[in-house]
Amino acid sequence: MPRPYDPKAIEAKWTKRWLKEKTYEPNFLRAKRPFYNLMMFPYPSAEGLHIGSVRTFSGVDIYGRFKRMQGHDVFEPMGLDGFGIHSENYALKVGKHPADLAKVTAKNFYRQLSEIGNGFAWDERLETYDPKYYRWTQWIFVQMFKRGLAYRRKQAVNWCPSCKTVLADEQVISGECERCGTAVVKKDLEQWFFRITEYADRLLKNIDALNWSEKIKIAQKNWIGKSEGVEIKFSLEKIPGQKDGAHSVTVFTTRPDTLFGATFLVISPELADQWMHVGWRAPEKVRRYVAAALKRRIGEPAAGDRAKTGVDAGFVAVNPATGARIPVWVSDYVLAGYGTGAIMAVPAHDQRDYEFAKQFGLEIVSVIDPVTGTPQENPREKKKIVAFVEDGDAVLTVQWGPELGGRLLIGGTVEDGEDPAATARREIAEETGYTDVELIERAPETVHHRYFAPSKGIAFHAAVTVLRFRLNNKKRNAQKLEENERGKFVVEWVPKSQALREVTDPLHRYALAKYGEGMVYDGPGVLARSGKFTGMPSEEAKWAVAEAVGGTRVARYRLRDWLLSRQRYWGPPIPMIYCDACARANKGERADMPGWYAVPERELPVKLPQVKEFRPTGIGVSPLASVRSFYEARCPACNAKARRETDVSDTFLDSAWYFLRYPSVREAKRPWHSAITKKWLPVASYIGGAEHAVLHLLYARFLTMVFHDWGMVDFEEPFATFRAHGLITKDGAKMSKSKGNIVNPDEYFRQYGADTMRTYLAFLAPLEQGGDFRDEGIRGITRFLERVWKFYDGAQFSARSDNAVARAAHRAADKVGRDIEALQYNTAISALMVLLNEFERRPDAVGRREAMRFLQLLAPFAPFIAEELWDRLSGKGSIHCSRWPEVDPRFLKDETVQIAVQINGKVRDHIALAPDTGAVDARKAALALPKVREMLGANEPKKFVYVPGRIINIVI
RNA sequence: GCCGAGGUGGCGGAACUGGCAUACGCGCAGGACUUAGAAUCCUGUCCCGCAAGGGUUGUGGGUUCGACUCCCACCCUCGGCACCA
Repeated sequence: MPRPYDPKAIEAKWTKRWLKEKTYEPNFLRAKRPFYNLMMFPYPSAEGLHIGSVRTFSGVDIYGRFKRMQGHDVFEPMGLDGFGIHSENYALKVGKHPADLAKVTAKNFYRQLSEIGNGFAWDERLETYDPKYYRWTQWIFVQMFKRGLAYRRKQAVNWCPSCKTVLADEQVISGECERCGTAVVKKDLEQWFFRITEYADRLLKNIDALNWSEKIKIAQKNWIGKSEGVEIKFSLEKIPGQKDGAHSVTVFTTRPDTLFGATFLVISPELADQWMHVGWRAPEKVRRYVAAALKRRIGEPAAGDRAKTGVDAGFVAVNPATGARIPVWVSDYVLAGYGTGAIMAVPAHDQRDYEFAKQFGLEIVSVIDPVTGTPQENPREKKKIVAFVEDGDAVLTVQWGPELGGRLLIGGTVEDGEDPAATARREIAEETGYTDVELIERAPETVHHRYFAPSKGIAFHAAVTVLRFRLNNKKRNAQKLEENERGKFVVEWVPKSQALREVTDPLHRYALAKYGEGMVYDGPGVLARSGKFTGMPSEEAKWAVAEAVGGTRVARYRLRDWLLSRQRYWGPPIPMIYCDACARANKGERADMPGWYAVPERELPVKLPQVKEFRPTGIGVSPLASVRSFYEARCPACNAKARRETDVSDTFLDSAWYFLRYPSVREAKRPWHSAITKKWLPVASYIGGAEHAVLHLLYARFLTMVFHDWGMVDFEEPFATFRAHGLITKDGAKMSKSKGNIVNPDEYFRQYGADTMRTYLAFLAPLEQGGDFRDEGIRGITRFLERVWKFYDGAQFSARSDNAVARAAHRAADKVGRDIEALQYNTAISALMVLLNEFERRPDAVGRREAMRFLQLLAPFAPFIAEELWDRLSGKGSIHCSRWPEVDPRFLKDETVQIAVQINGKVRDHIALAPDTGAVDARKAALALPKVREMLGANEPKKFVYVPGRIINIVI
């Protein structure tokens, strides 16, 4: 008796059953093949789960279910990243207390999460705002303090005027607050930092070995931003009231080879400010400039486009290479937080220095000549003549190799967009009369040359592609070449876009007028005007020059320390106490931080008090600063009246270690269980958003590395593999509140059921790609699952399948398995559809084994319907714990294959051949085809290409 | 500007290592069933052409018996970084 497919009923039934039987709870200590299948836990907001998150979560679950069926003990936990600005801002908006709101949103989230059909290990759920959790977040902070990795310092920091708190560098996106999009400003505040820079080099080095999405690895590398260079000391003179040479300044440069061209020196306003504090009596205009620069907002005027400003400091520095006295300037184009906060300026070879020099009329000396080799070393150079074509977009020169007598043949133009090789070939053919001009070599790298254009009287530097040709065939046209001149051509192609980089002095004006102001040559070359280093290649000169002036090699990083304090309410209070008495006596837990003590571990957690007034104050302190019962404390050392730290820590600290806690949530005495951690971590598979490339993913790596160094875990990297999922659009447009096109998962899951929605979301596109959500598209999946239901409902399967059906089933199992492993669920589902089509075409040929096999393949995507039908076919136990079907390779091969027969590359016919047919037989069969005979006539084919099992191509 | 990803039918997307471009699905058109519609089923559906045939993977070129795939140049879209010396 046919029953209609009723997803609601079977979902309810199996959800209950799975929970009761703890189908998805691993045994942490006894598991044989642990597989930690992790997704980024959400920060709950009142809007509920985003459809994009649902897609990711169910996508991760598909993978987890597959792994479970492969015999792994899969652990798939879920929790809430509920502390933090995001949740708090929402609470502010609706005028509710974040703690109250958290209860409501948690309930809503867990309800939604339980309806998407995931095999979550619910017993291990966690919430970051739970004191049982943040006790350990605080404990981590205490350890960081005790071991010198947490420190407090006053400096210019990012401040979000809307969120009224400071932010880490990583949380400023293009000058705006990561949370609310408000333009971030600079503020001078004393704050807590984590010394992540100490790990910069290791964080960088480990990246290569990580099995992560490539773009995330690159983003992290760029963010850490290692530059290798040299620190050079410049001694200072003519500082009013100071002896010459009494002071010096150290600059960082990656181009010590340009030292001879350093015509002035620039220090950052912050450094100038520091100097003024230690006694530099700066001129009034310098003071004014520094004060203004320090106040300036970042992010407001587009940093790179802004005209350079600056002021002469009024004293000079000695260039250690030339001995020249060069002026020292103060300018905000030099950043305080990078290098030493001071630079040597080489206006001839650095774009920014050039702009600054132009602005203030400073000297420009060119010391790098972008010429490879000197004319003497390279006899070709003399014989080269360049045709300079004014209207063309490029210059083509063709020259004889010197061994051929060095006669100029041709010159011509190459338009941008044209291939140099093809153009050169054509030109050569025209000029020489040779018809077969073969490209035999293309230089792998672009070479720099200096050219001289006689017609214009200018010299210019060019990036050149070198091509070599050989003339093979006999000439057909008028003979322009002597027979003995046959040989190789060297063709150098110069695209205009790369052509001009810099012009040497006598022709400076002309070239700048022609090619535009402000182009600077910053590439490698040969040193000029550099004393005894003149003529040395710049790469080599880097270290030679550095050594000659006593420079030290150093590596510098773009990465800054992690600013951890937040002047907000909804987070774990930073567990520190400040004692005024101890500070005055210069005592403290750490010598470098008088007055500061960590809260004793037995007193953790420092509970976040439930207060009425939790709004951010906006004056640089947390709302907790006005809660006396909270901040009043006793000094752990001297028991005097002391004050608690009232800032809370960054949300990203909460999430930087949660994966360590999940398997150990029941631990009360330590943050994680060591044996369980050893067994289950690092995380086997982690999938989440690419937006966390330099946020969560970097912080988690950092902390894990720290824990490793402390002997708390035995691995350095927390996530063995990480894949970034794509973003989902609705009807081709980005989903946003303002557009009102946000998909509410609840409605869809209610209407279609979890199986349909999961399968649909998986079918959109590969998980790592985006995907476009369209309501009409769901119908396809609805139809598919209904057809599945109908096919199985009441069906009697025979004992054995027909051979072709068995083959199709094996093939599908093979493809689905490989596709799931590659997170290409869309093609896996398409394979299932193909198999179902096959089944429906010949239902009587489908045996019970194959019928069950299909359900197993479907199970990761549509776990409920698969389980229900499996149960009715009296499969043993849960389908989700059954073994993934083995693929018999014998079934993957076909006895005969239809292969295409091409004539001159066009498909003209097909022929059925066994894949192991030999070339002779294949040829015979192909040439016997009427179509081939007709086209071939009496001729023999010029060429016969046969790729067994794939294609035949006959060239006639 | 720099770094990264991508560009294939009306739409989402397939195509193993260079081997029949457009699998699978949506949509659309026609038909069957039905009093009727939804549903369901069948057929067709890259473009031009009645057909034979020709053309087609952002554009232009190259390599190859053969190119969505490799090479060169360019255009466009999306994402990240952005005075990091």
